[in-house]
Amino acid sequence: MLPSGPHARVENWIPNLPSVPTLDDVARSAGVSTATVSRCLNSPERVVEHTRKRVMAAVEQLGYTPNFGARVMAAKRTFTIGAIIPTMENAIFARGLQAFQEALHARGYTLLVASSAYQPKIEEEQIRSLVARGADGLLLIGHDRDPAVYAYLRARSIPVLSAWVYLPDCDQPTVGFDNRASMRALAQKVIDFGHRSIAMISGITEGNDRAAARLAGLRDALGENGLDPDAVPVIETPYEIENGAIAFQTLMQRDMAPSVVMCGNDVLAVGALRGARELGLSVPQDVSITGFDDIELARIVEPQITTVHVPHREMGRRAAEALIDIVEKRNSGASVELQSTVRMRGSLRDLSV
Amino acid sequence: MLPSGPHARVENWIPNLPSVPTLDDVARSAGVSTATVSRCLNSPERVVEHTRKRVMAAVEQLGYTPNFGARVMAAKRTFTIGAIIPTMENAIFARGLQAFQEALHARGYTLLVASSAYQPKIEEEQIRSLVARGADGLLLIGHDRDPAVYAYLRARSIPVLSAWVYLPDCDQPTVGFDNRASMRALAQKVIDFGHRSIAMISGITEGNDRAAARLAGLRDALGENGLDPDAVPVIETPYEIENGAIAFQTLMQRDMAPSVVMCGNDVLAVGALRGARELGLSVPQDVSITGFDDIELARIVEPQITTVHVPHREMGRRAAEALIDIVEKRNSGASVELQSTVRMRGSLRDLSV
DNA sequence: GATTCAAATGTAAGCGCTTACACTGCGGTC
DNA sequence: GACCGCAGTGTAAGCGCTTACATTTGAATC
Repeated sequence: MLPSGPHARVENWIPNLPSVPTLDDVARSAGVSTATVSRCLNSPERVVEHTRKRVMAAVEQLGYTPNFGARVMAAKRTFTIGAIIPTMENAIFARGLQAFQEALHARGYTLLVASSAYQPKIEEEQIRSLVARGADGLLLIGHDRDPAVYAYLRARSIPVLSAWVYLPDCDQPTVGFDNRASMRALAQKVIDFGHRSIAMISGITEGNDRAAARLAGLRDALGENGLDPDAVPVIETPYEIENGAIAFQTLMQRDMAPSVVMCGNDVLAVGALRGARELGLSVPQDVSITGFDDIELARIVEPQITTVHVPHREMGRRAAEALIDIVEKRNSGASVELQSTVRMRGSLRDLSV
Repeated sequence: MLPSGPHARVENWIPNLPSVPTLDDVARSAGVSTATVSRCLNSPERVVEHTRKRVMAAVEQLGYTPNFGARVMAAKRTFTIGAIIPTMENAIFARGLQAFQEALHARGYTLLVASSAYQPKIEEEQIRSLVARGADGLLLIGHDRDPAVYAYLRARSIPVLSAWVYLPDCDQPTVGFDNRASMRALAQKVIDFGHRSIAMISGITEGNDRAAARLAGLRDALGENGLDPDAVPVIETPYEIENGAIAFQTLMQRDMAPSVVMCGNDVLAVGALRGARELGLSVPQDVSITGFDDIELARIVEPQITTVHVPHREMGRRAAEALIDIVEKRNSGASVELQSTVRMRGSLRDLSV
C-alpha cells in the first residue's frame, strides 16, 4: 500500500498519507483479486467458504471500510434515504424519525436529514440538496407542495413518500392516517358530550395539509350535526406552547366564550391549558380542551388531555419499509393507512350528564 | 422502474439510459473541455467571463447536477457531517440536533444521522457506517468509549467532536458543559435548603459519562458538606418516565425515606413526580424532587421542577461551528465550555425556613 | 484418461469528476 | 524579431469500486 492497517507507520515518512486501506490492499493481503474481495462483501454466497474466510480475516486485520463514493459511482446506488421534516423539535417528528431511522438501519440504509421549519422555500432547497447527494429515495411530510417539485423528482426517478397523511387517490404513495376523519371523529365525541359552542386553535394551515385537514374535519362534524361550520371561531398560530396560551385567552375573552377549545395538536392544547390556568379557569369544569397527536405531554399535564392517538413510531417504521420497497423496486408503492384513535381523558367535560 | 414516476416512458426506447447529463455532456454542449466546466463550477474566478457564461448556459439548459459520488471520489470531500446520538426521542438531543443541522446547513453541509440507543456496540457500527459514507467529520455524544474507536478515526483522519460534555484536558475537542460541576451546584442548593437525606435516581452510568458525572457531582457536594458520599441511595435506570416513577416508589418505601430525590434528568424527575402522586405524597410538602436539563416538560408539570438549565440549542450550534472549523482546518479544535444554570422552581422545598 | 461444464476466480473496463501538468497565444522586453 | 511570463484552456491520470466477461479449476461423466 504503502502499508496500511492498524499498525501502519507510514505517515511518519510521508506526512500526507494517512493510508486508509483500499479494496486493493485487502486483495493483496488475502492473495486474491479485487473482484473476489468485492464479492465477499456484496454477495458472499458466490465465494467459496475457504476463500471468504481468508478475505474476511484480511478485511478485519486491515480495518478496511469500503469507500462510499467509489461504491456509489460503480454501483449507482447510495443506500441513503433522505428525510425532510418541519422540525425535530416537535416530539411527533422526532419519534417518527427515530423509528424511521431504525428501520432504515435494519435494512442497511442510512438517513440523511434536513429540516424545513415549515417553509416551502427551504424545503425545496433541501430536496435539491438531498437529491444531489444521491439519496435513493425521499421522505417528505404531507403532500401539499409545488407540482414543480414532484416534476423535478420524477425527472430524476427519485421515489418519494409522503408521510403523516393518507391520500389513497394520490399518485404518490403515502403512509399515514386520515387527519380529517380523525378530527371529525374527535369532534363528534365532543358534540356527543353536549358541546355546541366550539372554538379551535389551529396550526398554520397554509402549506400544511395536515393542519388544514384537521380544521376541515371539525367543520365536517359540525355540518353533520346541524351546526354552522363557518361560525366556529378559529385562530391559526404556529405550534408553540406559548401561542396556545395566547390564542386560548383571546378566544375566551370574546363575547361568546366557547365551552370547548379544540386544538390542532397537543402542544397547542398544553398551551391552552396553561392559558386557562392563568385566567383562573379550571379545566374541564369551566372549559374543555382537546388536543391531537397524543404525545407524552398530553398525559403529564393535569388534567390529562383528551386527544387523538397517532402511532408515530409505527408510521416511521412503515414509511421506511414502504420507501425501501419502492427503491428496491419490490413494488410501485401502495399507500398505507394507519388507524388513529380518540383517547378520552380528563380535559373534556361531558355536559350531557 | 427504471425511470419511475407515472409518466416516464423513456424505458420503452432505450432501456438503460435515463440520460442524466454529465460533465462531459455540458463540456461538449459548450464546446470546451471538462476541466473548464469543472472550474466554472468550483472556482469560477479562474475562467474568463466570456467562457464562463457559455458554460453556465449549457449547465442551465441541460439541467445538469454534479454527480455526488464522482465528486466525492475525485475531491475527497463530501460536505457531509455525521452525528450519532443515543436517541432523537429525548427532547434534549432532538433540540440540539435540530440546531446542529441548521448551523450545518448555513455553512453548506448536510447532516447524516444515526442513533445508538445508548448501546456502545451499535454506536461503533454506526460510526463505521458514517465514516464509510465519507462523513467529513463526526459528532458524538459524550466521550467515554473504547479507545479503539478513536484510533480508528484517527487512522482515517476524521475529526470528531464530543458534545454534551466539557473536557478541557481531553485530546479531542468537546463542546458542552461540566456535568459534574452542574450537579454539584444543584446539590449544594439542595443542601443549603436544609436537606440531609438525599437519594438519587440516575441514568445508567455504564458507558454514559454524563450520567456518571452527574452522580459524581452529587457525591462531591455531599463530601464537601460533611455528609457521607457513599451513603446516598442510588437507583440507576434508563431514561423513561415510567422508570422514574418506579424508582421513586422504591426509594420512598425504604426504611429511611429521603427528603429529596434528585434525578439524573427531567424525564426521570417527571416520572418521580408521577410516582409521588400515585403514592399520595405531595411535592414539595412531603418530598422534594429535582431534575436536570430543563426541557419543556419541567415547566409544564405541577409543581414545576427545580432543575439545571442547559443551553441545548446553543450547544448544537456551537458544536457545528467548531466541527466545521476543524474539518476546514481553520483550527485544530479548542473545546468550548457552555454555562449551565440552576433553575429554582416549585418542586424543591426550603426546609430551612 | 479424456471430455464436459459448472463453479470459482481473475482481468480490466469503466463510473463522472478534479486537478497536476502541458500547451497555446498574447502582450511586453530586450 | 526572439524570448519571456502568464492567463486561459486542454489533456489525461487517477480516485476505489462493481461487474461483464474471460479464464482456470476440478468433480463428474463417459
